[in-house]
Amino acid sequence: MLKISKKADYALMALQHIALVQFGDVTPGRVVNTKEIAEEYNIPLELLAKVLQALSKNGMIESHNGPKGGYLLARNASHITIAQILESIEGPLGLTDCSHEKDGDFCMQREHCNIRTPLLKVQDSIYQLLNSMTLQDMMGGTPLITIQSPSTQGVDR
Amino acid sequence: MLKISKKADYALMALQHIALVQFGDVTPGRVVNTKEIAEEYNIPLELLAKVLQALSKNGMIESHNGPKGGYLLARNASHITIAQILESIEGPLGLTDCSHEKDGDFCMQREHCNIRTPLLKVQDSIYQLLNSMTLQDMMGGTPLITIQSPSTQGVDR
DNA sequence: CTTGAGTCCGACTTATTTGATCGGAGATCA
DNA sequence: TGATCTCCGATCAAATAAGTCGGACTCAAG
Repeated sequence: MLKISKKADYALMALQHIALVQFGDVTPGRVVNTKEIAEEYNIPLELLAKVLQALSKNGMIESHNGPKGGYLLARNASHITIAQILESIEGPLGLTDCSHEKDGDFCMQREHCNIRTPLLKVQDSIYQLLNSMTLQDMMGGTPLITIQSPSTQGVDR
Repeated sequence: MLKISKKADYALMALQHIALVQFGDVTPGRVVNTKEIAEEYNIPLELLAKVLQALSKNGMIESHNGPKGGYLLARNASHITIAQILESIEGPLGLTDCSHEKDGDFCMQREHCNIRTPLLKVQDSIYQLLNSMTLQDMMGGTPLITIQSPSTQGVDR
């Protein structure tokens, strides 16, 4: 239960990858294109493209068009929270359908519903949790490309 | 995002209702049948039946067959957690598909996946949150028996 | 200034999950 | 014994998610 979608999964992977390339190792501020990420993680190219578009539209990354184009983090990794990323892809957090209902529309159960209020509390707690964790926190201790000698820069494998 | 299913919703409502009838007001230890709950909250009868069956199978409630039959909480409301209820309906908590993977099966992204570990931490935090909240907590504001001394064990009202 | 590599974007198809329904078997009390 | 109720498996329909396709726009190199 409470599973996040594959798209959200891909978003997290892609952002983490971009962050690593941008801040993690020697290659300085290099842009990352869709194809590179798709191949690295075995993600369907077209689907990943859509995910990255959504992230761009929501201000998580910046896109640069044309040849040698690609994506860049819109701001520092420590200022991008998990909550922001997930909401960019899956829409606002909401345990139940009635989470964001205005006073106008009711669910069929609303009149006798006693679980709405406590569930909203739970939801709020989860949100705070997701919003306190940043992209930076997800880069800790991962031995990815790790040390790459400066002489081999630009040569990715 | 992170929405729980309608069935889980119904489960929470139904359990809360049963708990109220059993502990909350004057009618003492009365059993509650499916129809009563379905009508009270406008839930499709057959669907609610399935939900209650699942709850029964998972030890949340006890079923009593035949005429004048119905459901009863299997134990005190303070010993039934939200996590237990949700897992009875929706299966084990898992943000990603790979949450419960054994070492044998890999997802396509596993080899380069750097987000698994941090996500598992988040997942664990959410679980603790859901597991620390009980059915009793969801009855807040409703005057119920509250304190039950250990000496009255076995006598559930 | 043309061309090709690359992003961008929306519509579309397919697969999976969820919501809801139906029919009958077994249990219990009057 | 009969009426009522839970129990349980199978099935259908609707909603959502995953993945695909085709074309328009943008930029840098030749």
